Order: sequence, then structure tokens, then C-alpha cells
Amino acid sequence: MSTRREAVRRALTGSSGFRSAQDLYADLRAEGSKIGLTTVYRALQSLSDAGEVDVLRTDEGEAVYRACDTENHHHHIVCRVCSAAVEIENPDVEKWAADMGAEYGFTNVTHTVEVFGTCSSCS
Amino acid sequence: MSTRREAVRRALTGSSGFRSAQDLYADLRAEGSKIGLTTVYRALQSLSDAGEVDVLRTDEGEAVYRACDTENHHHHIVCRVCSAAVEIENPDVEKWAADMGAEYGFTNVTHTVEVFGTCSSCS
DNA sequence: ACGAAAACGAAAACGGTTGTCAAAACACAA
DNA sequence: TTGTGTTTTGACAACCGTTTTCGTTTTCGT
Repeated sequence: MSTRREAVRRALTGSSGFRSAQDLYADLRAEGSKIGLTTVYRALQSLSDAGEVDVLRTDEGEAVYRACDTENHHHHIVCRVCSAAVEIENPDVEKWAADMGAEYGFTNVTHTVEVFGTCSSCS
Repeated sequence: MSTRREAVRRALTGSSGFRSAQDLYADLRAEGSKIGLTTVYRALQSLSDAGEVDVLRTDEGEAVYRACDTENHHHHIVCRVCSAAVEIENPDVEKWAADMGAEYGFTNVTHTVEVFGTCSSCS
């Protein structure tokens, strides 16, 4: 694990919500790092490939990342103002998605579930 | 409703799955229309604002559109090969999302739920 | 038919992301 | 330590989907 990638992971772990690559780049530069934007993207790509961070897309199509507490499959409630996120799990939803897939003859079923709202401190 | 926008709606209604703006543009040009890409984007934007089509983002960040049978809130099972889609509804999921939001003090809660798989004719 | 308003399309601009490539950092054997 | 091959890095350009701009065309009301 290279130093740069470690720095990106640290920056991500130090934030409570979903951050974009450019956010993290700005954070790292602000704290004096000479890291390049390309490297931030590369680090996030590889952390994501390794399953160490969760990725999702905003409505604007921007990719945002988060270092999650568990490696288990789970979902989030994300504040649309400050992007803080709470991890949530629900076996029923997992089962429902799988059942739906089976019912319509779909194989290799995956799903995305994200809940958005305004968190108590932002409202 | 302008002619061009109607053409885009027709192109969308004639497909069974989610299509990107560029897909629709290609379809329309292929059938002889002299429509411009800009107009396709504009038409999709306005159809989407009017709630007449559903929009979602692929993992690659591309926006894809679909003319749905119902205007009610619903979700989809989407084939990741041919992008054919089945509309699905489930009050439990709706309730769950709302409950989760309330439990963590989030207001103005919305959610996105999409199921992906390989449909029977593509597998 | 006329003028105002809306729609249109080509091309440029934009913004996030990825590719390129030479320089720098590193590993490690001699 | 020095040399050599590998990996990582970052500036910059390229890419791609989308939006903006702006001059032209079409539509609509009168």
C-alpha cells in the first residue's frame, strides 16, 4: 500500500459522509500534501476495486465515496446538504430484491438502494 | 407540445428499456429525422421535469430514460445486457425508507431503488 | 401575411474522469 | 553505496456526456 493511497484512505476515513474525488483532493492539498488529482482518482479506484470503500453516483452523475464501518453489504441514509451518512441494513429489502429478480426470470441479481434526506443538524 | 419533443417521446415509448439520450438521437437520425442532439437533451429534460419519464444513472454516470406505464412512484428491474426493464412496486420498501429516515431524524426523505440482473432472454 | 415568441441545431464550453508519458521514488542485488 | 529494473506519481491532454450560447427557423395569434 503506497503512501499516497494511504493518505487518500485517511482523508476518507476522517470524513463522516460521502466525498467526491475532487473534495478529497482539495482536503489533501489544504493540509499541505502535494498529491495530484490523478493519484486521488487512482487511489479511489483501487480502494473501490478492493471493496474497501462504497461508491455511489449523485443525481448529477458525480461519483462519491465513503469508507464504511462494515464490509458487509449495506445501504445508507445520506444527508443531501452535508452528505453525512448513516449505514443501514435490512434483510427484508435484500430478500425482496432477490425475490423480484427470480419472479421475473432475472439472474445474477444485484441492487442499489439509497435513502436521501436532510439530517437533523441541517434542517 | 412541440413536434420534436413528441418524436423523442415516441422513440422512448417504442423501446422497452432504458435508453440514453445519445441512443435516442441515433435512433431518430437512423429513421431519417434531422433532429439535433441538443433538442433530444432538451426534450428529455422537459419530459423528466414533467414526470413523464423516469431517469436513472448507470454506474458509468450516464443518464438513461424510460417512458413508464404508470405515473405512480415505482422501481425497476433492469437487464444489464439489453436494458429491458420491468416495473415493480412494493409498499413495504416505501415504508421502510420513510421509517429509516424518521428513525435517524432525517426529514424530506426520498429514496432510489433499482434492481439489476440478466433477463431470461439474455442469459 | 406579419411580428412576437418559442423551438431548433451547430458548435463551443463545461466538468468530471481517464489516458499518456516522463520524472521521481522505491526495491534490492551486486 | 551504486546501478538497474519496477512502481508510483503528477502535469497535462484527451475524452465523453451534458449544457450553454447564439443565430436561424418554425410556430402561433391576430
